[in-house]
Amino acid sequence: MYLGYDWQVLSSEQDAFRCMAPPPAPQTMKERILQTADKLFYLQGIRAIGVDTIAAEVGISKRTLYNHFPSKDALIAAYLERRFVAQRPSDKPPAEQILATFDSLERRFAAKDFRGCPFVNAVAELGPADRAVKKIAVAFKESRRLWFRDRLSELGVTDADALATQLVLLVDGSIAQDLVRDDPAMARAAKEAAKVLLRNAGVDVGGNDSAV
Amino acid sequence: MYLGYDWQVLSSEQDAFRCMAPPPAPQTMKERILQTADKLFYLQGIRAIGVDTIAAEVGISKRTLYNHFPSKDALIAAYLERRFVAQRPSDKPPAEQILATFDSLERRFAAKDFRGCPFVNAVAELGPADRAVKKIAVAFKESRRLWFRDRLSELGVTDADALATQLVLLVDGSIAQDLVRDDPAMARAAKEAAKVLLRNAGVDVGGNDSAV
DNA sequence: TTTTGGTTACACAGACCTGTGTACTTAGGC
DNA sequence: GCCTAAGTACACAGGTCTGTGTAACCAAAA
Repeated sequence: MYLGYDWQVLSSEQDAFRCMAPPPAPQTMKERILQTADKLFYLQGIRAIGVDTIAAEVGISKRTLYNHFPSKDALIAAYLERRFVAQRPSDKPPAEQILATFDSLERRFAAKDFRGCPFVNAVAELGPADRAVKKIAVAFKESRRLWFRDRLSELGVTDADALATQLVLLVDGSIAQDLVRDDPAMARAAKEAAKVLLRNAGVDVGGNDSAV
Repeated sequence: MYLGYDWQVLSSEQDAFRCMAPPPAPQTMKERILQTADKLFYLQGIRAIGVDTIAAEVGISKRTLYNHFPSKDALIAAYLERRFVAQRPSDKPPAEQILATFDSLERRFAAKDFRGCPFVNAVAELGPADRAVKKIAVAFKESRRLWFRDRLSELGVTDADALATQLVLLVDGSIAQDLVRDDPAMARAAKEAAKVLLRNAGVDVGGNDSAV
């Protein structure tokens, strides 16, 4: 669901390119700063990381950082905007796409550097006063919900809207649970629940193991 | 699910006692500090609030605060431990208890001072390094899951364990969604999804509106 | 009355934070 | 060679933070 901060991961979610040597320094300074800020903000918390730390990690002076971003707030906003990437279109059948979401989630949970949803974390950390952060977080959550809704509509589900909301609850619930428990099984549990909900809405999700 | 920081709310979830006048100062100094710390930590964030702010809000000197808590970390731990209150036993049938959880959640969402789950927020804010915080957060989440599991066992559900996990996903998912969207409808959506999951497990939850 | 325990007021150390100012260097384009 | 743009090094202002040290105060117990 969330693309990684690493450029390699960002360039392609497939593992095929993962080991390709990156061109020495093809990135702009702004992008280099954002990559480092992303890593530190996400893994350690926005409030926990100072601009000095980011500049030092990039290997630049603090002055240079402030030449590219007018303030830390601007850097935070850019960090979140960069995290907000659209989901790639897929040829697979919609039901498969929906369920694949949870598999992808499980893979992310298994990675040692998964630390929950950056948008939820930012809202939790920065408080309700920070309207800019809240706005982008809402937009992100809604975009994910609409993605589910569109897949469900393709499947001819009657109340795609309501079911889409229920599915994002499972997604965010498993993220929150994994954040505190470090247990990728939460993604599998979410997937099983999603299957029940889908089946209940008349969607064929294969292998009807659990009968009523 | 989470009892409020307010002593009145803490003393009883029912509204009956809400307007009872509190005894002028029956509380110990420690409790007064914890009440204020709870309010500020929860509403504005642990990192956002300094000990000076807490002391000033209580109306005591910072020295007094440090005479009761050796460090801010100790205060944070006490804050979370105080939030970790057991669920009251109930006479109502288990299925009703389970669904009532989501109604209670919806009421909390509607309150303007709801700011998500304090345990999840603390983990998100303080990072994975803070083992003490993580430990109590895990314990809390598991206690809630076990509560669901026990109710499901009473209902004779076969795989109570797995279903309990799915239900806490809905709870935490709705909390996370409400945190960013401020939309109590998330609790209703979670309740509807819970009904489907329960029904699928053979539990009678009344009004079988949505057919397979 | 004296003692004792909790409290207050206040200063302060030492660290960290964001953001700015300034003078120097370095590399590329003209 | 010269000019410009970008980056560097570094100091610093002004603020916040946690935590401590100290002397005075006050009320209740002995």
